[in-house]
Amino acid sequence: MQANSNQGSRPAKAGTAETGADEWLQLETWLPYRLFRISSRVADVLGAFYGPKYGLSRAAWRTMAIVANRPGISVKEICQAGGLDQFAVSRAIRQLVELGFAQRQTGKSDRRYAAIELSETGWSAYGEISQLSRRIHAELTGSITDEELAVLDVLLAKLDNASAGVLARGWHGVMDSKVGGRSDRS
Amino acid sequence: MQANSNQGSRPAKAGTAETGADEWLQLETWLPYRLFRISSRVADVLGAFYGPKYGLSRAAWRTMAIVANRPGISVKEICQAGGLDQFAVSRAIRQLVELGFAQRQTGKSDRRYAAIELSETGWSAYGEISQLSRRIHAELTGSITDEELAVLDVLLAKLDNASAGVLARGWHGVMDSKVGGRSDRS
DNA sequence: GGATATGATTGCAATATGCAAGCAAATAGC
DNA sequence: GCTATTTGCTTGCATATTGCAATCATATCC
Repeated sequence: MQANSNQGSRPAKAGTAETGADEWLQLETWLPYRLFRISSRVADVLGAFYGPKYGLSRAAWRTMAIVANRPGISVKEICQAGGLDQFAVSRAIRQLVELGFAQRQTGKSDRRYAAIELSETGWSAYGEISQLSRRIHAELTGSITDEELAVLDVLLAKLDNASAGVLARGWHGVMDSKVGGRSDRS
Repeated sequence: MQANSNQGSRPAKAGTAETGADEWLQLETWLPYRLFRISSRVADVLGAFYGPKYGLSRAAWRTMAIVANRPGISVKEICQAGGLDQFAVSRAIRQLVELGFAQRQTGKSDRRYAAIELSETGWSAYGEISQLSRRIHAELTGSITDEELAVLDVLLAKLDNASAGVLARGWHGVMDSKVGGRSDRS
């Protein structure tokens, strides 16, 4: 199929002893990469739907989904919920408003807050995208039993928790910390 | 904490019957979103390491990891392996070459192919990033038993497979298809 | 040899993103 | 009351990223 001139195989292990790494990362078995692949494919398929059909950017869709789940939410809360930065959210909201999918109203007790909520049209669009989302979810879980799904749920909750910890501590914190309760076998 | 004027709750279910969706997407329980959150946090932490330290973009790091796993690989194969498009990979390689982390050589039997491999420096950098990656992996799996990890491995393989199918069929295919072997409970 | 196909790169326009600066409302200090 | 200061949000602008057409080089087919 191609001209694989494999002459550049990885150097002998002893050569890079200064790093302390005694094995190289294997992408295919690295958990975050596997999670990424799955979610990224789904995001692509979903984006190919809502993009052309509704003119939504990815950030706008994410924002829409968050707002739908918590109507009246403020920009700052959207940031926290969606892992988006303040500017992206602000622009996403503007896009949603321009498209007629959402409206902002200033908060009642504190008028600095912009309370976002979906319009009639917004709910309708969200409903359609939801439908596709749910279909995709069904496709993904189609070959998995209920018991397995329950296990997966627990495991993902643990991973989510651990990932939040890693994020909070940053790479420096991860590097500094003693190796935890188990040895790594990635 | 803020002025949550919750007056805009979701409209009555019967109002949007035309879509056929009888429930809205719940982000927090939607599998792809949960996978995304975990992998995105990890990518952020890792990017905060290799970005400032080595001047690598995200695409360049991805490419580097793929090349490290399969030295002498061609651009097109990198695309398939990493879910990147041809242009991104081409530019990522240029960046790697400019930084001295990789070199391209034309393929032996077919000189159209560009056989990419890491340089000495590239391997060294990859080793350091690998080390952090493995630490993160260890942190994530720290609260999970070996048995659970084995189950997770199987489940992710199934999900990966299913996601590839969804991607191949596209949103239209997913919408068209009969609802599969199980009802959705997202 | 000429036509066609394939792998890879580049230029350019469109988009997205990061960040400084700004505005508006609320709060604190005097 | 009246100025800081803080907080929430938005905007403008400079800088990346990205998508796509066009291009180049090589290989293959007729």
